[in-house]
Amino acid sequence: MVETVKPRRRQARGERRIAQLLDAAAKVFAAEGYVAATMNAVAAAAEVSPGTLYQFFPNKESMAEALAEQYLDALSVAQARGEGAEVLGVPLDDVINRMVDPAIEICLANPGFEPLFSWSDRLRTAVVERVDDIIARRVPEIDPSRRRLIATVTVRIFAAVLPQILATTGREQLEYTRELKRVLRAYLLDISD
Amino acid sequence: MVETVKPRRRQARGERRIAQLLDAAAKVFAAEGYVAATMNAVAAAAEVSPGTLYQFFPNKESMAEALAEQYLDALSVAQARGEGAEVLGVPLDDVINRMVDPAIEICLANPGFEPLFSWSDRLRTAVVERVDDIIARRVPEIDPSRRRLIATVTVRIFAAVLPQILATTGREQLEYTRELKRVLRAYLLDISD
DNA sequence: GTGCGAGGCGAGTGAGTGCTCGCCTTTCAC
DNA sequence: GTGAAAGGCGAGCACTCACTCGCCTCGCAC
Repeated sequence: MVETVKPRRRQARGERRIAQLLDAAAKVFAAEGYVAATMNAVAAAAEVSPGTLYQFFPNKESMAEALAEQYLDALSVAQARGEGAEVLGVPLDDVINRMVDPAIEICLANPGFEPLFSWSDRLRTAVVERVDDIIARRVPEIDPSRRRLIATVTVRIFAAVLPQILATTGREQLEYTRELKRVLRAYLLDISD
Repeated sequence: MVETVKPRRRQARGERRIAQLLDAAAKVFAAEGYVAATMNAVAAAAEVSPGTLYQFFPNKESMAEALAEQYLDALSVAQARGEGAEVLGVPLDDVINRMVDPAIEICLANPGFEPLFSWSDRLRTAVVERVDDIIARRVPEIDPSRRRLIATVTVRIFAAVLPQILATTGREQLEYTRELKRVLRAYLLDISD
């Protein structure tokens, strides 16, 4: 039997609380990491009692998922500014820039992203699917299962260098970013050219 | 004032217990991950009481460090079988094979390695230094700080693909391994040639 | 204005953690 | 043989965390 989720009517105040809680969660996740972050700390950061928090999120995981959803939307928006553009005729460097730069911008603007990205399979898989899609458009003749493999490795590489980029600033941050792009370019050149 | 560590006399039985405990720890870390692994579980896996465990390791972290030390030794031994060999005149592929293959072998033989590798900065740093050293021998003219950057990224890439290699078997495992080598080759070719 | 459900509170619960302590057993140098 | 130190035990301490529950307040449809 299917569990019928009764859609609880929500007041404007409630919607605001949710946003406020997600905001606080992002801050705490960023500061402590997902595992170490405590729900009480999130509630405190939102200046709200634990009970209030649990009125909107049944458990810790559901908070993480809601945040992940939010970030995924942000990614869509950011990459829509150029991803729709042609992927076939342009140099690989441009495609990489159009993928990596907005992603890093989002990660810098939302410090909660990275801890969630390492934790949530769901979030990583969603990103893998995006990359897979772009590869499919650029190199249509490639075998789908091999394409998936490449997309997975590509995202893993991104996730691997990301902490270094976020942990540094200024020149060093730029260096790591350039290095990330160099890796991706070198790796993907083997395939698309 | 320097803390003088008094070297407690250890019986043969004690040495055996230590090995047995590290073995159990590796199993539990592998099954649960470092953070989720509990000391009581390690003690139980070693068929020993928690009190006994704490006779040999003052805390959880010290267990992890002892294990890391052990793995580092294993890495040294495995890579000594060919690392001493020339790094200059040979193709990059050979160098990569001689680095990656023993490392993966060890990871497969010691399932406790990976969780520790993601957790322990100490272990990762030690590996970075090895890679740095090899790059220095192969490309002596490179700037040391840039070399360190490259070594760090290289190790991060390895750490990123490793879970995929360990999580799969057979054909898929081979594919991921090949892909890892392809990434490294493509990335490092830019530098050494 | 009244009633009802959404919003809010925060001390408290219970499960689970790393780790301890008092006490017993084994080992071994002398 | 004997005594001191090493090895061993396991109930349980102190603490943390996700989550709850009873009670109160606020917003709004009627």
